[in-house]
Amino acid sequence: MIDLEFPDGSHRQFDDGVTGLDVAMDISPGLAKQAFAIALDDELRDLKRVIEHDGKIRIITARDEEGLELIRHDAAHVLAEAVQELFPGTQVTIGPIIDDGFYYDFAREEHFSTEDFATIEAKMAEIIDRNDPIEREVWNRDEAIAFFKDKGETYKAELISDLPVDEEITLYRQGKWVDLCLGPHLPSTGKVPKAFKLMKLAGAYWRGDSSNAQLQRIYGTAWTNPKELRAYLTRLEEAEKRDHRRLGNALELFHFQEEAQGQVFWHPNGWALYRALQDYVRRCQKKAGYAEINTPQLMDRKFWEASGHWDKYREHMFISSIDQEDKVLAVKPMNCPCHVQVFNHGQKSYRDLPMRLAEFGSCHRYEPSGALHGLMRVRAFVQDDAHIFCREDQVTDEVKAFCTLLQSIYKDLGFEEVQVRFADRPETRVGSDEVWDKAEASLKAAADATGLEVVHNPGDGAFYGPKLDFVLKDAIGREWQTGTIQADFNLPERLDASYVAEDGERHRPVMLHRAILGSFERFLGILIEHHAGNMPLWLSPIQVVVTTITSEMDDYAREAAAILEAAGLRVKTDLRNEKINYKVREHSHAKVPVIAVAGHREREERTLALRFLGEGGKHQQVLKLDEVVAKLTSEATPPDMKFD
RNA sequence: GCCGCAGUAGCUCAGUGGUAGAGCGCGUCAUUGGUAAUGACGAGGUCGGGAGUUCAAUUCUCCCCUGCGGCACCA
Repeated sequence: MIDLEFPDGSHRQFDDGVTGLDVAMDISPGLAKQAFAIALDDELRDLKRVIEHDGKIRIITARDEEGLELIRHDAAHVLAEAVQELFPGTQVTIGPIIDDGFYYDFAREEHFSTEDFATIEAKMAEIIDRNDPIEREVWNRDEAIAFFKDKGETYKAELISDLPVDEEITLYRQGKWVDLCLGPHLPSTGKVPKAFKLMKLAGAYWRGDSSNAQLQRIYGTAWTNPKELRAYLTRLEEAEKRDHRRLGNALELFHFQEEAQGQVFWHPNGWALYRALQDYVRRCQKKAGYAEINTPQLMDRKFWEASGHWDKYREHMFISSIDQEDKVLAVKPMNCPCHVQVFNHGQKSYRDLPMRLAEFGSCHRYEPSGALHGLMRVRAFVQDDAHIFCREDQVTDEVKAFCTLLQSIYKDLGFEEVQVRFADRPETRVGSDEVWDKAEASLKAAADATGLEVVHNPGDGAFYGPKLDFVLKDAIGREWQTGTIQADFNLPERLDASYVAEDGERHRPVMLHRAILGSFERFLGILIEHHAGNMPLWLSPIQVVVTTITSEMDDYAREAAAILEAAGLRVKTDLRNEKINYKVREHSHAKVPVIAVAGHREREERTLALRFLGEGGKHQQVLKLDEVVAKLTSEATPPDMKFD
């Protein structure tokens, strides 16, 4: 007898040889029809597989998260079968599920084209209509290898050879098509809902290694019903609407052009936004005890050799020279070695520590062309970089203070959900275990003290020290790694940084590398997408547009705008001979937070009619000029300058 | 860097082996109109660059550049 416990806690007994399907049938034929698979003690199993032992059972249907995963996994198999039927000679490799869908990697001489998608989708629908039962088979290892080799499926044969010796080799058969797979699967191909779509075609390296052959990857999405598929496609469109590249163009923030690949031309609006963010960070860092510095762009090659960067990153560095001199200079790809120079200049005492040196450091890196992506990945960027030189026993306090600063900045910028990733010692590293113990403990303690979710990243630290990475979640749930703090025991040694301690001897300081935004360019990209271009008033490039009903109020509008501008607001006037509807529409599209309208009445009463973005005309407020100044300057005050 | 796709007016895009179109924007004129598009007229393009096929190329072929989607990379 087999004793099974159901999710509601009830138990039922079944005869030996019972399958998941029998159990579902025993509950109700309707459930048996809907059932995809079972979870036995949380292990997913095929419906038709015999249940050999007691345990907790759940019947998986399309309603379960696992059910959706089964659909996607089967959709991948159906895709592979369709492709092999349509394009004989194509080899299958792997086809896992991913967020929102699945992909399958194929090896084929000729290239697929997105034009093939319609044909493949039609064939997939045909396979679903065939409703072939999907059968699990356990194979002998060598026979399985021989089987796939015989079929010319060398990738599959390689996969089997690499499986652990004691691993059970399972094949899944649907109609005439067979694939190596761990399973489980739906009972038949007809269970795959016709709510799938092939999305894109891409190259992908075999086993993710660029020295291996490149395969052709077909991405697809699959859902439990067409309504969910449509909802997903709509979600993609919404995400596209907040794409910072589209908004950057529409809101006249910045542009790119081919003569300066991966470098940003910031326009007046974009630069106002950039400056508002930078001024804010500058004030926050000053308050947190950082001293701002600035260091050279070009440094002699020998310098980078000493720092170790020449060896490791030479290919990603821009090199410069001048006809009159023999020297080779490199454009700095990072600021840390320069900061050590500032620290090294003149003798430092333990009394000078901790020394926090901050720089909005302009860096250049030769990123691979395929990696460039709008503001998110550029070749010239500015980091909100700083290095803290301190004693070992100061690390804990410094890391804690940094975490506090970072949290308050993220909060001010509208990011509430933040995660910390703690990366500890990798296998190859510098520094003694004793020092690593201390550094790791400091970072871990500081991470825990933040109250944020902490994820452990074992072995992912830099060779020179452990680190904390900060990941924030944006308005549509995407995660972005932005901030970081890293302990470094290596660079102070390489560049011979030292201070005189109380004992009168020279000691090495610990160096903490840290950034909160990472790069202004990338962070602004994230910020623009997070707010969908509707920047909070204090960051908005143009905060107020003063506009008129008719040209009779032009003088009054100019005067009002001058008063607002004098109060520190970013103001524009719009005195064009256009209807108010037209002007309101245009500035609303430009996402200007406040439109101040002046008509006859306003001019007579020395008021402005304020219209706020997103609120329509409903909540307009007519206020006296001094009230407008008071209200808007108060609302536009950067969060760090509010003292209430 | 690798694979696929794309590049036509300032922007978004349509189109064709016989040297090009729309909407918005821009300019001129009229209109002075209370909260998401006033009307009329007009200007504007070596169809990404180079080579080839052809009587003829924006269209077909090849190479290059740039962009887009992935992969690899990201101190």
